Formats: sequence, C-alpha cells, structure tokens
Amino acid sequence: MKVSELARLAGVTAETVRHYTREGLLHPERDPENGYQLFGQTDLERLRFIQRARTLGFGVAEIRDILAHADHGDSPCPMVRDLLASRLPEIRARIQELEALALRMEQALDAWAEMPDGTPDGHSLCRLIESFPEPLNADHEADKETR
Amino acid sequence: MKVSELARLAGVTAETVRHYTREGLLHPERDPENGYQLFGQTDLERLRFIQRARTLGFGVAEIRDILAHADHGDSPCPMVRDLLASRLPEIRARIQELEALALRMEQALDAWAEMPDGTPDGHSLCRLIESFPEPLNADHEADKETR
DNA sequence: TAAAACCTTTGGGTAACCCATAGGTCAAGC
DNA sequence: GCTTGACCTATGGGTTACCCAAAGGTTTTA
Repeated sequence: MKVSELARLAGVTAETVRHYTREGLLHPERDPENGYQLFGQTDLERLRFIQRARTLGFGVAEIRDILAHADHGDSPCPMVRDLLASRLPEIRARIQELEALALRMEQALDAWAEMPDGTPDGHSLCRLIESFPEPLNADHEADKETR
Repeated sequence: MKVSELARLAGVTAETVRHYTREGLLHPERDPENGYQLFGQTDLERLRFIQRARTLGFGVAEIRDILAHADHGDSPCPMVRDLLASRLPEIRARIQELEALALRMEQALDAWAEMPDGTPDGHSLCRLIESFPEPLNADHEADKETR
C-alpha cells in the first residue's frame, strides 16, 4: 500500500508517515516504476506500535532505538522499562508545574474582580500581572544590589 | 547597564535578554561609541514583568502585544484577562492528558512484573507497549476495511 | 600590554510534525 | 487520447523559547 492508505488505516496524516519514514522508524520498499513508497502489513503494525509508544510518552528517536533493537533480534523491553521509570518522575513534576500555573491563573482571574484596570501610569503595566509573586529562582543578585 | 548586568539582576541569561530584545519586548538604547545595548531601570522592571507573565503562561508574542498596548497608553488588562480565561481550560486539559499518561506509564510498569520480556518473535515487538489500548481517535477507517 | 571577560551579529539546533511549492504519476470519464 | 482530480515525490521553511558556537571588536584587570 502507499503512503496515504497506510496513514488512513492508522488514523494519522500522510505527512506523519513520511516523517516517521524520514526518521528511520519505517522502512518501505520502493516501486521501481515510479519511486513510490510501498508499505506492507508489518508496517501497519509497526505504525500502531509507534502510536502506542507515543501515547506512553516516548520520543521518536527513542522509538527508533526500540524498533532497531527489536529488528536486531534483541528484546527492547528492558530499555522500555528503564525509559518509562526515568520519565515518570518528570511527568509528575510537569503536572505539578501545570497545576501551580492553573492555580496562579485562577488567582489572577479572581483578583481581577477587585482590581481597577486603569490606564497604565508608567509605573504599572498591568497590576493583574505585576501583583504576582516573582519567579522563585530570580533576584538573588538583585537582593545583593539593593542592600 | 549592559546586557549581562540586566540579565544578572533579573536572574536570566544574557541570551534570554538578547532574545527578548530581538523579539521587541525590550528597547535598549545603543552606546554610540561601541554599539553596546544600554538598559535602564525601567527595562529591569519590564523584564520582571515579562518573567511574571511567562510564569502565568503567556507566550513571548503575547507579552509583546501586552507591552505594546501599555506603551501606547492603553490598559492591557482586559486583554490579559481574556487570554488568561481562554488559556485556562487548555491548561486543565493538558493536565488531564499528562495524568492519563502517568497512569498509563504506571500501569505499564506494574504489568511489567507478570510479563515475560522474551526476544521479539516477529509478531511482537514489546508486549509491554503492544498490550496497551490504542489511541482513541484512530482506526475508524481500519474498522471499515476489516468489515 | 596581554589575557580575561564582555560585547556584537550570524546562523544553526532543539521536537514532532505541518504546510507550501514544483513537478511527476495514475485512474477515470468524455 | 486527453483532461481532470487525486495522489505521489523531494525540498525547504515555519512553529516555541530559547541555547550555543563562531568570528571578531571592546573593556577591564593584573
């Protein structure tokens, strides 16, 4: 089958299939007649595997390595487990970040009610933003300066 | 003050300051002697404003618009509120996604215990991944095909 | 005065695609 | 037999918010 058919069967765009092919995750044959890429059933399975791996947070380069191991006859599962285990805390941290962000946004919207939004006077740009706590990891140097 | 000093006072890298300058968020003067960028106290305040806005989830282009409004004498606060309000659901959705991802990863790691990780046999690449549910929005076309 | 530290601009890299362009191919209908 | 439309190809540029290297000028310091 050709690019678009494979893409349709897997529910992705043809561009995505071409992308994975360029990145070495898929290895289609070429029709010697016209140079078209020809995929088989195993490519469809491979593509579905890629999709599952993507939903598990693996990057394209990682999936390429996983597939390369499998193609080479080695089980990629230990690698998969290690990647999963090392990525999980990062995801958890990212969730925490986003929750903190959502909280700040809500606070900002709540604070909006009691805040005048007059034209900035040269000292204030938008109190809605300015009245928020500074990023934590800044201003150590500034402290030194002003003391 | 020069780039590095401003950067130090705000707790960012000099590259970041140059980046914001290139993007039009900061408007330093130039030392006619040597072409160096010269920043003042208001630039420091501006930079801190930018940092707060970034932690609130605003993009650099959005902050440029906010600052442009303020520079023009208009209050950017209504814009800020609208941006905040429209972004919040996206953040919440992203959090949901990541929580689902973390859950899948944990399930995968739990399932690992009872799963043999034998060499792939040509039908299985890594059951750890393959036994996961497919992405939801795929395979409608595939269904049609197999019926 | 020479090295260290800093400044400049330019251009390329990151992740995972999407999109536009230009041009070749193919199946169908007239 | 030819046009139309759908499909294919490769190339190159855009997205986000920076980081980094290179090459070369400037300022500060020992």
